[in-house]
Amino acid sequence: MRRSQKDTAETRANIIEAASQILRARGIEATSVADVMSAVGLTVGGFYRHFDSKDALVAEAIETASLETTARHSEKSAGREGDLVALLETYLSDAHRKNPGRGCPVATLCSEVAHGDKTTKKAFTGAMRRLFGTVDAAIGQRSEGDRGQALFLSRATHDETLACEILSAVRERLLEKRKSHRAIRGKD
Amino acid sequence: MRRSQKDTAETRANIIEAASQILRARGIEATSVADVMSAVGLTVGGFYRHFDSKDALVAEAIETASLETTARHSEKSAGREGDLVALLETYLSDAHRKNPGRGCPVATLCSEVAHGDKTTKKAFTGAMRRLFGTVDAAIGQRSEGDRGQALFLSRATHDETLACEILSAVRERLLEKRKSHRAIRGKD
DNA sequence: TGTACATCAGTGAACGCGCGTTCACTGATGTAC
DNA sequence: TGTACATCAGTGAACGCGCGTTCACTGATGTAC
Repeated sequence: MRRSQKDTAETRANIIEAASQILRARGIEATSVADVMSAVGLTVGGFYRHFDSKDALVAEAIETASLETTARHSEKSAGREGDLVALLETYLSDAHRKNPGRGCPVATLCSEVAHGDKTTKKAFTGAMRRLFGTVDAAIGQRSEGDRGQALFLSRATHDETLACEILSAVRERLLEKRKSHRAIRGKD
Repeated sequence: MRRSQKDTAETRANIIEAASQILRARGIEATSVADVMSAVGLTVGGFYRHFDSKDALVAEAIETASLETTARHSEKSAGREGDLVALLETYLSDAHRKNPGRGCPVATLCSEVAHGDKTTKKAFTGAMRRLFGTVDAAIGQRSEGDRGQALFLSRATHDETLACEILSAVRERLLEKRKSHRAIRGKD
């Protein structure tokens, strides 16, 4: 039966929240619409009153997950710029590794998103940008998400310019880095 | 009808080769056994004469892809140690980004493997180790695959010790790095 | 404020589809004599 | 070396299953008067 506008909005939010956790924990393809709906205590049929398709939900869930984790990180560093210790203790922790469902969506979905549709890629690109921002702030310099991710992140975005930038920036950085490394060691 | 031993071995190799390309291009879940078999010019039914399951094929395909790309990189750098330029021009190139089917399996499958079975994770862990080796050789120092990949790679291995090592090594490295960065800039 | 009716959130069964795997069958290959 | 037979690589149809999506239906909610 019909629900009040408040209830409807609440249900929608619940679906997104549940999806954002299940997707991060199990991956996109391994998560069914029915899984998400039953996690909220509803049946599949009602899903399409809230979303056009599974892809639409995935995009919103990624966005929500990204906003949540970004907020958590800036909260932990409590506004102090360059709080690298706080970031490392949360982001690169075993707790984060073992709890993908509440963690960074970029880390969990990076390679799967490369085969997703455009809406998904767009949401993921937003999440990537936020992650870069967090890392940059903690390190105190531009880092491109600290490099290694370059190739698979460049594949996961729909934005061709960004993809090229990521790769070329990282190439330059690594060369620079070796140069300074050799200078210190007196090699070459 | 029955084939000669030579033909049988050849077919098996063809299946692995085809799978290694299609898997890298489309991802594991998006690649069906039928896709792979028809790429080799055979029908699905015959598949199980060569492999116990799709998972078994995936594991072998990852191994093959990894060995191929590692060989290509050490060939390009022609034995010169620390040939970072050669690695960057191939690994972090737009060509590599746009041709996942012939590229590094670690980059394409990193997040999907985290939800795969143990055989798959083992094969992937081997591929990771080879990638680390390649990067280390080019940079001339231990790099843990140059860091950023830390979190999702730690999730993609079945090896708990390795997972922990990756994370803690990267944490230490980043702290060290900031220290030297600050020393140079005269901050702190 | 009260009433009559259109709207629509949620149900639960059904749809078509593609998947991994199995199976009876065919006939060339390998082997035992 | 020749023959008779067991083996098994590959075929193509079938299996059960879970998926995303649709649909007729129900009844509380929102709205027009």
